[in-house]
Amino acid sequence: MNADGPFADDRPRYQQVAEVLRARIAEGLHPPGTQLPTESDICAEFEVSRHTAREALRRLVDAGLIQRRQGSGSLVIAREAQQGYAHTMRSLDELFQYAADTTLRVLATGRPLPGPDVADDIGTADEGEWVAIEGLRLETGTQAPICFSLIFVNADFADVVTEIAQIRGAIYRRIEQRFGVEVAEVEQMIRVDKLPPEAARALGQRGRAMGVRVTRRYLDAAGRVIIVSINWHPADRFRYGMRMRREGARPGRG
Amino acid sequence: MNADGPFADDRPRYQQVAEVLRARIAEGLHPPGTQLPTESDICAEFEVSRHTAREALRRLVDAGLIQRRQGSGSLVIAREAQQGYAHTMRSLDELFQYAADTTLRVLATGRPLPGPDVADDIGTADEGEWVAIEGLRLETGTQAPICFSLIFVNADFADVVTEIAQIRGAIYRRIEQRFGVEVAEVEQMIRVDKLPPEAARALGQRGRAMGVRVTRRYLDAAGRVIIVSINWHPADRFRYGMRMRREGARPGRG
DNA sequence: TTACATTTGTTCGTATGTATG
DNA sequence: ACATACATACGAACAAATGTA
Repeated sequence: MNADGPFADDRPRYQQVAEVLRARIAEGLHPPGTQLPTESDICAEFEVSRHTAREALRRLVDAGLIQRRQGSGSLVIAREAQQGYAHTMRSLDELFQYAADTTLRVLATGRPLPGPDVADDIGTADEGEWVAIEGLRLETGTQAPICFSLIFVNADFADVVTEIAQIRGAIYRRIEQRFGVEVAEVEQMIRVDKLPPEAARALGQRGRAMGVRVTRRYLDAAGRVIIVSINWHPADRFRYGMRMRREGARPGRG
Repeated sequence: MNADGPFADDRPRYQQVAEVLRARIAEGLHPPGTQLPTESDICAEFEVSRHTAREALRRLVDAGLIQRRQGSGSLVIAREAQQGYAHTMRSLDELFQYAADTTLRVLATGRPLPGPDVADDIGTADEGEWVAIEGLRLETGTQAPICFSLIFVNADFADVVTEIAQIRGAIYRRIEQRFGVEVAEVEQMIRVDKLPPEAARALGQRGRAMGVRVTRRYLDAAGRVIIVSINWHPADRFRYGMRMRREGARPGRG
């Protein structure tokens, strides 16, 4: 390790050890699925204390290269650090890229059989029952229309639907607060579609105008679908931007 | 800490210490911007060794609640763990959600003054010069057209453009390999736009057809724009899906 | 600028607990 | 039941960075 030779490495020992182990994994000496040498082995080979060896191994865990389990050992799980990219947001509200303060003007509510047009969006049939909300999302101040929304709320949370004409902000947020559930995952699909007649009318578009259809499915940690929303935006006003950043971090547990 | 009382806590000591500190930060006892007690303080208060205190503090670092600096102390940077959402991808290729294996058929290359139509996409003028590629992206096997692409390559990497009629896969990847740069950030903007005539022709669409215009700017770690690509997709075939997952992780350094 | 006390970083040693196979 | 291997926890010492007198 060149502790004090002419090519002395002044980096911490644990870092040097981690570097060697990382290189070995990258070279294929310890392929994913195999075990890394034990702490004692590392102590012996590099002539460091167990503390130092553990510090080195911790770096490999942080890099997503190994997993450690008491009694079992260190399992190699990747050859190289997963240099993934991520689009992060502090709040789900950043998914909706329109004005922060919006209101949903409820046009109709009911308990419809979802038409075939939106069946795919809701997903498989046996999710239980749904309560539908049809509405128009407006900028709260200027009342400028943003999108036409068709929202299907899981019947478990149907109470949020009753007797409201206005919903300030996002519906998922209200459900989170009222029922104490947490949205753990959102699937979003963007595509271009002909505006439904009622959407075109509400948005002040021609009857045959195209629009952007954004479908979002909100799931809790157990995978239960909380709400599905389908939002039609006028094509000429639609913009969707995102920024992906490189991250040294390991990918999600998925 | 109830080490052995009737309400003994069998969790590790460092976890108990971390929990207390976390609660104090959450309560506002140590607001962001202030210093957490020193290691010695924590050792004294909880009657634990320095090792245990450091292990506890490490948890707070991992949770994104504090930052530590040698010689300075532990700075509180957040009241609560940032429970953000993230859309992660292992490779940038997942940004393009079309068939994995595609080829860009180059239709024309040159060194144009970018028209006013795309000036905004390229960004501010003094980025240096650009080399343009006009092409059609096809599924490699079936030769099915995917999108019409207008690509502006930073002149520093213009070599990739010379004398090619076909580019397999994404261009950014070729630049990464050839020049040893790394894409650190990508900005993407999706909007609906009328197809340019040449795009409509190449994609087999009507002359006045609408399409989806996806602009991507690739930046390296220094913020230099490597390439800008503008891709027009036929509206009826365009789909863009993404999945956001809740993460306990701290937010990016941005 | 220098000198010094403070605080975290690194590294050793040692011992015991606990999950795994 | 037992050996193995990682987890937790104590103690001690010196190094390096920081802030201040």
